[in-house]
Amino acid sequence: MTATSRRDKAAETEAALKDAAKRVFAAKGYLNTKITDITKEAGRAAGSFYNHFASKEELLIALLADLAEDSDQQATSEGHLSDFSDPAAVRWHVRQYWDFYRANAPTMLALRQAAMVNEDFAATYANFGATQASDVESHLEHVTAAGLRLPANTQLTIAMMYQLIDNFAQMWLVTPPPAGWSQPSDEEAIEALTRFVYRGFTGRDY
Amino acid sequence: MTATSRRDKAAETEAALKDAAKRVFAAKGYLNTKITDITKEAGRAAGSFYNHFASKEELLIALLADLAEDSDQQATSEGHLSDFSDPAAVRWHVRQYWDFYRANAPTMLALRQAAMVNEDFAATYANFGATQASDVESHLEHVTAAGLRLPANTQLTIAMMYQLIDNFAQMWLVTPPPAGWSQPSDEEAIEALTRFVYRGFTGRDY
DNA sequence: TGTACATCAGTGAACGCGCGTTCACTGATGTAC
DNA sequence: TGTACATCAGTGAACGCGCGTTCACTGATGTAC
Repeated sequence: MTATSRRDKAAETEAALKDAAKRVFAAKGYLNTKITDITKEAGRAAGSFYNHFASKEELLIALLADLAEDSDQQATSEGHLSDFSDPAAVRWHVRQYWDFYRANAPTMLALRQAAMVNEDFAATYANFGATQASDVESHLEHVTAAGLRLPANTQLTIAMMYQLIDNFAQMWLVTPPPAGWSQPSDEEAIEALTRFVYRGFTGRDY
Repeated sequence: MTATSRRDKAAETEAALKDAAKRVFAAKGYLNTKITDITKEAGRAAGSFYNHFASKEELLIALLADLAEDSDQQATSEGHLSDFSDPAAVRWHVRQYWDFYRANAPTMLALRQAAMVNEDFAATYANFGATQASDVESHLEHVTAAGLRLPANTQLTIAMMYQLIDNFAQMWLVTPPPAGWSQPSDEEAIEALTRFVYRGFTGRDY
């Protein structure tokens, strides 16, 4: 449990700071979080922070690097379906994204907030979206190949899908749910998104 | 042009500050804007700001009040269609919202950013969404009455629609468009949203 | 294995920058007579 | 209509708070011999 070597101790503190940061970001948001909120939550002195990160921005970059590893693992995961004329393929992608968001909600919240204020993070966030989009692009060809008509050109179609899924996930998974609204279960949310998106893509009922 | 009475002069300055604020918000965002950015843009001294607003938050509240007047005018506008089994009714609402966003982009941007950091504005923003939603709720009954099946329960269906339209509008109307993406015309955007949403609601092609 | 010195993670009080906010002052408009 | 005083919008330098960041110090781990 307790590390002994210097390296281990430093690594432990760094991990404690990252974990504390995620908790504080989830509780009060990235922009409202002070460095000392993080160190206090982690049970360390204020100065300790700077042994590990040059600033709050650098901490977020480190969190994003961790997240990228997760997302690489997911990308190579089994069962990738690519024919979007099949509802199961849409569902698979929706579930993938939903699970990803659930697993990384605090970091995604932080990225979104940082993107509002900082050009570099705005670019990172846009790039993140573009990466998701490029995977999906080829899957849409199956829709037109099946004689179905997309709601708009590929670019706009993908943009609509992305805005819908990303913000719907954000609404339920990272923000406190609006007063009087009842949080859907994961399955309900995934099913609702799958129906809406599949219908939007194909114009077919399902 | 030049006002003479004290009242007129004060009103002129207040208007100049509001206009300048909108321009600066659009250029660098609400959160990144300093009081002196606004006064400089308006060509007034820093201290002048406090003759009119107690803080940047109060300025935003004033802008939101202006916006509410606009939106009341729109609400009573002609041609309100309410049968969502008809694509024209969906299109009418999409266009309404699109035009509203276009007309008030800087204030909406400011509200969104303020909502990330401030509980009161978060509530205002949520409330704004809920107001939009309640109008639409009754229109969905026509869909089920026509023997069609919504993609999810009414609440989730509305939430999905709202996230899609609101964020898609935000993407194109208030944020600089992502590199390499070409801005759709208003008609393209409205048509794309209408198709996606109508299909999502009804499961029918269109 | 022991001793003496070097290194380094961690500490927290103090520093200082940025920016919101104040306030004494100016000059023009309004009011009283 | 004119004069004397009051009021008020606007000014911008100065103030001070909050918070990011530094740095002299501590005590524990690592290294040399």
